[in-house]
Amino acid sequence: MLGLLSLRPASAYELVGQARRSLRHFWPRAERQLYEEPKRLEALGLVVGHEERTGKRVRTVYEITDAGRRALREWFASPSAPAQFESEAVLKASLGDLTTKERLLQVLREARAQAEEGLAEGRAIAESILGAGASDDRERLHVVAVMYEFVFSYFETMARWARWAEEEVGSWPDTSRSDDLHRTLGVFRRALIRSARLLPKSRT
Amino acid sequence: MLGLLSLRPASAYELVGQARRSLRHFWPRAERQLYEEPKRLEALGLVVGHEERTGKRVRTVYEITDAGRRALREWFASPSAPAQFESEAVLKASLGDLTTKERLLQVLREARAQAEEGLAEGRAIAESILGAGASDDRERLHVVAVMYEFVFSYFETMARWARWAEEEVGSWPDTSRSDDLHRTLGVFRRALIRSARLLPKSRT
DNA sequence: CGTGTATAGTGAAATCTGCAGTACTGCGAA
DNA sequence: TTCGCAGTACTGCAGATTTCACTATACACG
Repeated sequence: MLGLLSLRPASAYELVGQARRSLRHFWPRAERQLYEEPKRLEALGLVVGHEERTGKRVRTVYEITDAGRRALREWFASPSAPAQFESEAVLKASLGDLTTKERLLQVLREARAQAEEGLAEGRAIAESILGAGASDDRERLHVVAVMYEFVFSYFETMARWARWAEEEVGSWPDTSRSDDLHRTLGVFRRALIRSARLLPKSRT
Repeated sequence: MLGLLSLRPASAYELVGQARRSLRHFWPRAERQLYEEPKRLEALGLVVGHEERTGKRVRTVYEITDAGRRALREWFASPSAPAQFESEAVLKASLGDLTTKERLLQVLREARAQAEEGLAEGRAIAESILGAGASDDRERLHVVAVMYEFVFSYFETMARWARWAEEEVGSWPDTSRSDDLHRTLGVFRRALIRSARLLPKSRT
């Protein structure tokens, strides 16, 4: 990724590490792909690699070129692809009436555990940032915070939903019916109210 | 998808339509793939297809088999893959200091517009459900509501974040610094408080 | 009778992922 | 001093998935 190289030159391995640590939650890519990327970018002239060696091991350190910086500027100006989300747990929940109540609850507990893992990771990061008197890249903290806020809210939403869904499913006699239409309709009624708060004008 | 066929038999084309309308937001797949899937499932004996014709056009209607129902039960019992999220807008935001303030705000406005589109779609669905005296599959409404709640909260989170991020970025003199460290650190401080509310015990 | 929209897909190339495997470095223990 | 082992730094390849273009029929409407 040109962006990472724009911050500082790095080897493919380092880029992979950066991507795994920080980009994973909103830009998931297989490591295999990340190793190919710098090669492709070099072929396009957007980065240059020069070999460094430690003993007899060679590693290529890549650096962004002016053409690369131009490409990066163009990328920022071009429209972004719509966000995508994928979750097997939500899929299972949407077909919840095809399994038993106990199994469905199990799925939701698992989803909640995953979300809580994300929250715990986020908390650890916040603690280390608040704890450190002065970190190495404090100058980027304001942008990091914007990104962090998203990731944290995302996990929070998942955890809250899973928790709520566990209660909701728990209130059903079994997965085939809820026995409380008013409660079910409440979801849609509240959605209407919440959408009114967030949507600027009433469009269709 | 076996789940959809378990609700009722359908042709590949109908399955594609169902998936596009309802599963898109949490199970995105290329249409091409959806057309392959029933063939694969038939080869595995999990569904059976029989040809129907309208004039000289043939379409294959698939139906789930007992083996398919067994596979579905196994799927529900097996652990779910962790959820994945991908957003070019959040990626751009995380590298926000590499562009200008104006362009970054543009990215966020776009992201907000996309989220609001999702909310508007959700509102339309809620209206039609609350409006309809009795819909065709009212018996599944309780599970649909659980799934709906997730998707709606997801778009709400995106919209709120984008809105907040616009304000945050707006408060910076330019993308290189924030001039208000206290405000930036507030993000992490609040995260600590929010995580305490959602995480059960304090684990590392 | 023509035209546009919805139906119902297929073919082929390009891209991406998962997984296993290679080979070197640095470190601690024996 | 040397052995083993964890970590570093990737590559090869098969199979899965996506993208994009393309075909062809049905049906409603004017």
